[in-house]
Amino acid sequence: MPELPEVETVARQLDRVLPGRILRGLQVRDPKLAHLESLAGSLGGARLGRIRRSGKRVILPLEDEGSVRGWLAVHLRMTGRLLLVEEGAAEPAPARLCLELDRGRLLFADTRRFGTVDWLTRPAELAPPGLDPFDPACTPTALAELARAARAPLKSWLLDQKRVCGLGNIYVCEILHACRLSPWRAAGSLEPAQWRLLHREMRRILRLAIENCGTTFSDFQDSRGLEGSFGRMLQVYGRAGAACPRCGAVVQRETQAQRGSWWCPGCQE
DNA sequence: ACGCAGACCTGTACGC
DNA sequence: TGCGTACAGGTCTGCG
Repeated sequence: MPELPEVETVARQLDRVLPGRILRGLQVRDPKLAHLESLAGSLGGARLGRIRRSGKRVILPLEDEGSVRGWLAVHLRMTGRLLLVEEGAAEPAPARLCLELDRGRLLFADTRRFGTVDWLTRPAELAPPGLDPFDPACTPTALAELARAARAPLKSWLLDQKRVCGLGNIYVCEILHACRLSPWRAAGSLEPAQWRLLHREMRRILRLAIENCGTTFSDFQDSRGLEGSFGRMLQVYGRAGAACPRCGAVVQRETQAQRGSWWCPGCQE
Protein backbone atom coordinates (compact mmCIF):
# COMPACT_ATOMS: atom_id res chain seq x y z
CA MET A 1 0.00 0.00 0.00
CA PRO A 2 2.27 2.66 1.17
CA GLU A 3 4.20 5.04 -1.00
CA LEU A 4 6.09 8.12 0.11
CA PRO A 5 3.10 10.12 1.49
CA GLU A 6 1.77 7.18 3.49
CA VAL A 7 5.20 6.38 4.95
CA GLU A 8 5.76 10.08 5.70
CA THR A 9 2.36 10.22 7.44
CA VAL A 10 3.19 7.28 9.66
CA ALA A 11 6.68 8.58 10.47
CA ARG A 12 5.39 12.05 11.38
CA GLN A 13 2.66 10.70 13.60
CA LEU A 14 5.00 8.36 15.41
CA ASP A 15 7.58 11.12 15.80
CA ARG A 16 5.05 13.15 17.79
CA VAL A 17 4.58 10.46 20.40
CA LEU A 18 7.43 7.94 20.44
CA PRO A 19 10.70 9.83 21.05
CA GLY A 20 11.78 9.39 24.64
CA ARG A 21 9.75 6.26 25.28
CA ILE A 22 11.67 3.26 26.57
CA LEU A 23 11.70 -0.13 24.91
CA ARG A 24 10.84 -2.74 27.52
CA GLY A 25 10.63 -5.78 25.31
CA LEU A 26 10.29 -7.06 21.81
CA GLN A 27 8.04 -9.95 20.80
CA VAL A 28 8.64 -11.63 17.47
CA ARG A 29 5.34 -13.28 16.55
CA ASP A 30 6.08 -14.20 12.94
CA PRO A 31 8.83 -16.71 12.14
CA LYS A 32 9.69 -14.68 9.04
CA LEU A 33 11.07 -12.05 11.45
CA ALA A 34 13.13 -14.54 13.44
CA HIS A 35 16.32 -12.60 12.63
CA LEU A 36 15.13 -10.01 15.18
CA GLU A 37 14.88 -12.46 18.04
CA SER A 38 18.44 -11.87 19.19
CA LEU A 39 17.58 -8.20 19.72
CA ALA A 40 14.94 -8.99 22.29
CA GLY A 41 17.53 -9.54 25.00
CA SER A 42 19.94 -6.76 24.07
CA LEU A 43 17.67 -3.77 23.41
CA GLY A 44 15.73 -3.66 26.65
CA GLY A 45 15.98 -0.23 28.23
CA ALA A 46 16.89 1.56 24.99
CA ARG A 47 15.20 4.88 24.31
CA LEU A 48 13.46 5.76 21.06
CA GLY A 49 14.86 8.72 19.14
CA ARG A 50 13.36 10.89 16.39
CA ILE A 51 11.31 8.86 13.88
CA ARG A 52 11.78 9.62 10.21
CA ARG A 53 11.29 8.36 6.70
CA SER A 54 14.02 7.17 4.36
CA GLY A 55 12.67 6.33 0.92
CA LYS A 56 9.70 4.10 1.72
CA ARG A 57 11.10 2.92 5.05
CA VAL A 58 10.24 4.14 8.53
CA ILE A 59 13.38 4.57 10.63
CA LEU A 60 13.18 4.10 14.40
CA PRO A 61 16.45 4.94 16.20
CA LEU A 62 17.20 3.21 19.49
CA GLU A 63 19.47 5.19 21.77
CA ASP A 64 21.39 4.83 24.95
CA GLU A 65 22.41 7.93 26.89
CA GLY A 66 22.19 9.98 23.71
CA SER A 67 24.28 7.64 21.57
CA VAL A 68 22.55 5.61 18.91
CA ARG A 69 22.71 1.83 19.26
CA GLY A 70 21.13 1.24 15.89
CA TRP A 71 18.00 1.70 13.84
CA LEU A 72 14.98 -0.43 13.16
CA ALA A 73 14.10 0.05 9.49
CA VAL A 74 10.53 -0.94 8.66
CA HIS A 75 9.38 -1.37 5.08
CA LEU A 76 5.59 -1.68 4.95
CA ARG A 77 5.46 -3.08 1.38
CA MET A 78 1.83 -3.75 0.46
CA THR A 79 -0.15 -4.16 3.66
CA GLY A 80 2.14 -3.26 6.54
CA ARG A 81 0.93 -0.94 9.29
CA LEU A 82 2.64 0.48 12.36
CA LEU A 83 -0.02 0.91 15.01
CA LEU A 84 0.43 2.62 18.30
CA VAL A 85 -1.64 0.96 20.99
CA GLU A 86 -1.97 2.86 24.22
CA GLU A 87 -1.69 1.28 27.65
CA GLY A 88 -4.46 -1.21 28.29
CA ALA A 89 -6.06 -0.93 24.83
CA ALA A 90 -6.84 -4.05 22.81
CA GLU A 91 -4.67 -4.88 19.78
CA PRO A 92 -6.65 -3.89 16.67
CA ALA A 93 -4.98 -6.40 14.35
CA PRO A 94 -2.79 -9.48 14.56
CA ALA A 95 0.81 -8.33 14.79
CA ARG A 96 3.97 -9.81 13.33
CA LEU A 97 6.07 -7.85 15.79
CA CYS A 98 5.31 -6.07 19.04
CA LEU A 99 7.55 -3.46 20.64
CA GLU A 100 6.59 -3.17 24.28
CA LEU A 101 7.19 0.34 25.54
CA ASP A 102 7.17 1.90 28.98
CA ARG A 103 3.72 3.18 28.03
CA GLY A 104 1.79 1.20 25.42
CA ARG A 105 3.00 -0.87 22.49
CA LEU A 106 3.96 -0.36 18.89
CA LEU A 107 2.63 -3.12 16.62
CA PHE A 108 3.78 -4.10 13.18
CA ALA A 109 0.68 -5.61 11.54
CA ASP A 110 0.96 -6.85 7.98
CA THR A 111 -1.67 -9.14 6.45
CA ARG A 112 0.28 -10.25 3.42
CA ARG A 113 3.54 -10.51 5.35
CA PHE A 114 5.60 -8.91 2.58
CA GLY A 115 6.86 -6.17 4.87
CA THR A 116 10.38 -6.24 6.30
CA VAL A 117 12.02 -5.08 9.50
CA ASP A 118 15.79 -4.81 9.63
CA TRP A 119 18.17 -3.90 12.42
CA LEU A 120 20.77 -1.50 11.04
CA THR A 121 23.93 -0.45 12.82
CA ARG A 122 25.85 1.40 10.10
CA PRO A 123 24.67 4.91 9.13
CA ALA A 124 25.39 4.16 5.45
CA GLU A 125 22.59 1.58 5.49
CA LEU A 126 20.07 4.32 6.26
CA ALA A 127 20.50 6.13 2.97
CA PRO A 128 17.61 5.72 0.55
CA PRO A 129 18.47 3.86 -2.64
CA GLY A 130 17.81 6.81 -4.95
CA LEU A 131 17.03 10.53 -5.02
CA ASP A 132 14.30 11.57 -2.62
CA PRO A 133 11.82 13.92 -4.35
CA PHE A 134 12.18 16.43 -1.51
CA ASP A 135 15.97 16.31 -1.41
CA PRO A 136 17.41 19.62 -2.67
CA ALA A 137 19.69 17.52 -4.87
CA CYS A 138 16.63 16.29 -6.73
CA THR A 139 16.38 18.98 -9.38
CA PRO A 140 14.88 18.88 -12.88
CA THR A 141 18.41 18.87 -14.26
CA ALA A 142 19.46 15.97 -12.04
CA LEU A 143 16.45 13.97 -13.21
CA ALA A 144 17.11 14.75 -16.86
CA GLU A 145 20.72 13.73 -16.43
CA LEU A 146 19.77 10.43 -14.77
CA ALA A 147 17.36 9.65 -17.59
CA ARG A 148 19.67 10.65 -20.39
CA ALA A 149 19.35 8.07 -23.17
CA ALA A 150 16.95 5.90 -21.12
CA ARG A 151 14.56 4.07 -23.41
CA ALA A 152 12.49 2.63 -20.58
CA PRO A 153 8.89 3.81 -20.41
CA LEU A 154 8.57 6.81 -18.13
CA LYS A 155 6.37 4.96 -15.69
CA SER A 156 8.74 2.02 -15.17
CA TRP A 157 11.63 4.46 -14.97
CA LEU A 158 9.98 6.47 -12.19
CA LEU A 159 9.01 3.35 -10.25
CA ASP A 160 12.62 2.21 -9.98
CA GLN A 161 13.59 3.18 -6.43
CA LYS A 162 17.27 3.37 -7.35
CA ARG A 163 16.53 6.48 -9.42
CA VAL A 164 13.79 8.41 -7.65
CA CYS A 165 12.65 6.84 -4.40
CA GLY A 166 9.25 7.02 -2.79
CA LEU A 167 6.98 6.84 -5.81
CA GLY A 168 4.66 3.87 -6.29
CA ASN A 169 1.91 2.93 -8.69
CA ILE A 170 -0.74 5.39 -7.49
CA TYR A 171 1.36 8.52 -7.40
CA VAL A 172 3.21 7.80 -10.63
CA CYS A 173 -0.12 7.49 -12.45
CA GLU A 174 -1.38 10.71 -10.88
CA ILE A 175 1.83 12.67 -11.50
CA LEU A 176 2.02 11.63 -15.15
CA HIS A 177 -1.60 12.64 -15.66
CA ALA A 178 -0.95 16.03 -14.07
CA CYS A 179 1.96 16.51 -16.50
CA ARG A 180 0.00 15.28 -19.56
CA LEU A 181 2.69 12.68 -20.12
CA SER A 182 1.94 9.16 -21.26
CA PRO A 183 3.25 6.34 -19.06
CA TRP A 184 4.53 4.71 -22.28
CA ARG A 185 6.71 7.64 -23.26
CA ALA A 186 10.46 6.87 -23.24
CA ALA A 187 12.06 8.46 -20.17
CA GLY A 188 15.01 9.80 -22.15
CA SER A 189 12.78 11.64 -24.61
CA LEU A 190 11.57 14.42 -22.29
CA GLU A 191 12.43 18.02 -23.01
CA PRO A 192 13.96 20.15 -20.21
CA ALA A 193 10.64 21.97 -19.77
CA GLN A 194 8.90 18.63 -19.25
CA TRP A 195 11.38 17.64 -16.56
CA ARG A 196 10.71 20.95 -14.83
CA LEU A 197 6.98 20.25 -14.99
CA LEU A 198 7.41 16.68 -13.78
CA HIS A 199 9.60 17.83 -10.91
CA ARG A 200 7.08 20.49 -9.88
CA GLU A 201 4.02 18.24 -10.14
CA MET A 202 5.75 15.38 -8.36
CA ARG A 203 6.44 17.58 -5.35
CA ARG A 204 3.04 19.26 -5.46
CA ILE A 205 1.09 16.00 -5.56
CA LEU A 206 3.21 14.27 -2.92
CA ARG A 207 2.91 17.32 -0.64
CA LEU A 208 -0.86 17.45 -1.13
CA ALA A 209 -1.11 13.74 -0.37
CA ILE A 210 0.96 14.16 2.81
CA GLU A 211 -1.37 16.97 3.90
CA ASN A 212 -4.25 14.53 3.42
CA CYS A 213 -2.53 11.74 5.36
CA GLY A 214 -2.06 9.67 2.22
CA THR A 215 -4.35 7.57 0.09
CA THR A 216 -6.40 4.67 1.39
CA PHE A 217 -7.22 2.59 -1.66
CA SER A 218 -7.91 -0.65 0.12
CA ASP A 219 -5.96 -1.06 3.29
CA PHE A 220 -3.71 1.80 4.26
CA GLN A 221 -4.15 3.02 7.82
CA ASP A 222 -2.00 5.47 9.70
CA SER A 223 -0.52 4.84 13.14
CA ARG A 224 -3.86 5.69 14.74
CA GLY A 225 -5.71 3.19 12.56
CA LEU A 226 -7.31 5.94 10.43
CA GLU A 227 -7.60 6.18 6.64
CA GLY A 228 -6.02 8.83 4.42
CA SER A 229 -8.21 11.16 2.40
CA PHE A 230 -6.15 11.72 -0.76
CA GLY A 231 -8.11 8.90 -2.44
CA ARG A 232 -10.94 11.35 -3.08
CA MET A 233 -8.58 13.47 -5.16
CA LEU A 234 -7.38 10.75 -7.51
CA GLN A 235 -7.81 11.78 -11.14
CA VAL A 236 -6.98 8.54 -12.97
CA TYR A 237 -5.75 5.81 -10.63
CA GLY A 238 -8.38 3.09 -10.32
CA ARG A 239 -10.82 5.05 -12.50
CA ALA A 240 -10.88 3.02 -15.73
CA GLY A 241 -14.03 3.79 -17.71
CA ALA A 242 -14.65 7.10 -15.96
CA ALA A 243 -14.34 10.49 -17.65
CA CYS A 244 -11.02 12.28 -17.35
CA PRO A 245 -11.66 15.29 -15.07
CA ARG A 246 -9.57 17.46 -17.37
CA CYS A 247 -10.63 16.57 -20.92
CA GLY A 248 -13.58 14.21 -20.54
CA ALA A 249 -12.06 11.32 -22.49
CA VAL A 250 -12.42 7.84 -21.02
CA VAL A 251 -9.67 6.82 -18.60
CA GLN A 252 -7.93 3.61 -19.67
CA ARG A 253 -6.29 0.83 -17.71
CA GLU A 254 -3.60 -1.22 -19.34
CA THR A 255 -1.05 -3.62 -17.94
CA GLN A 256 2.46 -2.25 -18.09
CA ALA A 257 5.44 -4.12 -16.63
CA GLN A 258 2.99 -6.47 -14.90
CA ARG A 259 1.09 -3.73 -13.14
CA GLY A 260 -1.93 -1.63 -13.89
CA SER A 261 -1.36 1.74 -15.51
CA TRP A 262 -4.23 4.21 -15.58
CA TRP A 263 -4.05 7.15 -17.93
CA CYS A 264 -6.11 9.37 -20.17
CA PRO A 265 -5.51 8.88 -23.89
CA GLY A 266 -7.21 12.20 -24.50
CA CYS A 267 -4.67 14.43 -22.81
CA GLN A 268 -1.55 12.41 -22.00
CA GLU A 269 1.09 11.84 -24.66
C1' DA B 1 19.73 -1.80 -19.80
C1' DC B 2 15.40 -3.62 -20.26
C1' DG B 3 11.11 -6.46 -20.15
C1' DC B 4 8.99 -10.31 -18.40
C1' DA B 5 7.61 -14.28 -15.37
C1' DG B 6 7.41 -15.95 -11.05
C1' DA B 7 7.87 -15.53 -5.97
C1' DC B 8 6.59 -13.90 -1.65
C1' DC B 9 1.30 -13.84 1.09
C1' DT B 10 -3.66 -12.98 2.17
C1' DG B 11 -7.95 -10.71 1.51
C1' DT B 12 -11.62 -8.92 -1.23
C1' DA B 13 -14.61 -8.29 -5.16
C1' DC B 14 -16.93 -10.19 -8.78
C1' DG B 15 -18.97 -13.59 -12.12
C1' DC B 16 -21.48 -17.79 -12.47
C1' DT C 1 -24.53 -19.53 -0.47
C1' DG C 2 -20.44 -21.23 -2.55
C1' DC C 3 -16.68 -21.72 -5.67
C1' DG C 4 -13.31 -20.13 -8.86
C1' DT C 5 -10.71 -16.21 -10.75
C1' DA C 6 -8.54 -11.78 -10.94
C1' DC C 7 -6.47 -8.34 -8.66
C1' DA C 8 -4.05 -5.48 -5.02
C1' DG C 9 -0.32 0.48 -2.99
C1' DG C 10 6.20 -3.43 -3.39
C1' DT C 11 10.38 -5.53 -4.57
C1' DC C 12 13.54 -9.41 -5.54
C1' DT C 13 15.61 -13.06 -8.47
C1' DG C 14 16.49 -15.24 -12.68
C1' DC C 15 16.09 -15.52 -17.68
C1' DG C 16 16.29 -13.80 -22.33
